[in-house]
Amino acid sequence: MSNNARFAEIAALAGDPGRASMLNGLMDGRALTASELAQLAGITAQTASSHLTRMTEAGLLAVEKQGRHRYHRLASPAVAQMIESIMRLAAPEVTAKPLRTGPRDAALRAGRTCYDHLAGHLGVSITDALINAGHLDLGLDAGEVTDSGLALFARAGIDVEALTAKRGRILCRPCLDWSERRPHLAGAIGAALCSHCFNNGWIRRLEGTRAVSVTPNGQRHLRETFGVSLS
Amino acid sequence: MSNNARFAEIAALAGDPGRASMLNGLMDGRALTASELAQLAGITAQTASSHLTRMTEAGLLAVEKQGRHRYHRLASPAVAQMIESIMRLAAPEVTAKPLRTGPRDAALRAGRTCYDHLAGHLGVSITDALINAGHLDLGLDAGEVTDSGLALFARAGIDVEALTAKRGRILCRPCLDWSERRPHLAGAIGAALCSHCFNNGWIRRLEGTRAVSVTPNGQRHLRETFGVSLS
DNA sequence: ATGATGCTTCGAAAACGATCGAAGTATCAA
DNA sequence: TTGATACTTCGATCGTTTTCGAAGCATCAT
Repeated sequence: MSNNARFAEIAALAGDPGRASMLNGLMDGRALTASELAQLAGITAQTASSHLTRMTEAGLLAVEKQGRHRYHRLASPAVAQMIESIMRLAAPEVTAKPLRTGPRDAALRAGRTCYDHLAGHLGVSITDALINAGHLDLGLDAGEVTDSGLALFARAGIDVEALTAKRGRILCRPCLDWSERRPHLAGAIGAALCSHCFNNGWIRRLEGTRAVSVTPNGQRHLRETFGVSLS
Repeated sequence: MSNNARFAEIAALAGDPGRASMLNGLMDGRALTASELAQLAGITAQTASSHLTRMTEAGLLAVEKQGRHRYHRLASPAVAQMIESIMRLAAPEVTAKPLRTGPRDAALRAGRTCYDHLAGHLGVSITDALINAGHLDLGLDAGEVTDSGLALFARAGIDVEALTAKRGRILCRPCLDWSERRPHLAGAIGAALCSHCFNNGWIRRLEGTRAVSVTPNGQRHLRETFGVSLS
């Protein structure tokens, strides 16, 4: 198959409303069952099944069989990046007119997960704070945690050494936000930081969306530990 | 229109073979006429016209009328980024089997333009050399040219101050390569460097493609001026 | 076993989009 | 003005894709 045909095939897969909904639903990095995805997209199970098969065959999704359930997730961070890049174009221009956005949309802008790390105002704020305090020093492809950052993460209970050990995944990388139009921290460290926030009850997922809210406890810890000030 | 519908609309536009060809053809940042794009995609002028209208209305392309010609170009770097991210998924896995690639493909891997800057082995090599020599120090969102880099560019005849002056475009940003799987230098500096190479005859575009080759003269200058060693 | 659940395959109906011939508009060159 | 070029609009055709009902498989609970 020609390279261009494959390009079109991939893009076309993302270009169906039903499939687009499913891909968006998987953007938080979780693995969902076919039924959940069907309901999320508002289509029947049969339809969803055929869509999921096609996307899996094309290498966009990966499946894991568990009993009578089939868990689907994005095949790789590269897929998530493609979805983000399309989202960025699809997002209403912030600069244009401050058009009316629903409450759910507002929650998404405030904070959400992006594949496996934090995005939105929350993600950008944390990233900014880390850089300003000199805890992160990011190069072009792979970033570095400074000595002070190393100590900080260790104090918080995040083992950066262990993350560095498992190669094959870039430690730090920037990921451009569709709402903030600025980059936030992704990569293995971004993922670790995100799950750390979840595990400690600093953030909580809003029912049925990928929006997250910061708990009062989380606000305090983020401020005290990482110097994050959420406007 | 719901946000998700717009997502699907954008992706679907890129998901037609004809339109995909045109978008790829515009990836070098040039503006092409409708006829050129029609020929490139192997479709008639009427068909191309309707495609171009749709993509323009969706905000993917921008047109400029000049006499009886209509020049079409990508509407923004964000569009180019989306195309790149799809390409990355569509590219044959380098890791898998070193499958037979045609000579044209080899030329593209060696060096090409990506929207308005250099990519491929060439682009990555230059970027690496600049970073290793301490001429570039890239932060998360906007990079910085170090003092030594400033001097270097000035010596070469590239006015970084002037580039910094025109705001609205990020000076440095990484752009991930589909062939090298590593980032190369994009942004205003990347664009300036690219046109500088063209203007001085260091690189030349291969007829009808966006592949570029380095001239013997260019090899020498790139090595002497920027410390680039092309394997 | 028996029935329920999760998911896939099959088949047919319906909707959609791509395509191009033909005709129309705008610009250029005499 | 006349003719040529660049491009768009219209209209009809044709192929693809989506969709879901119905039936089939696999797994689980009892």
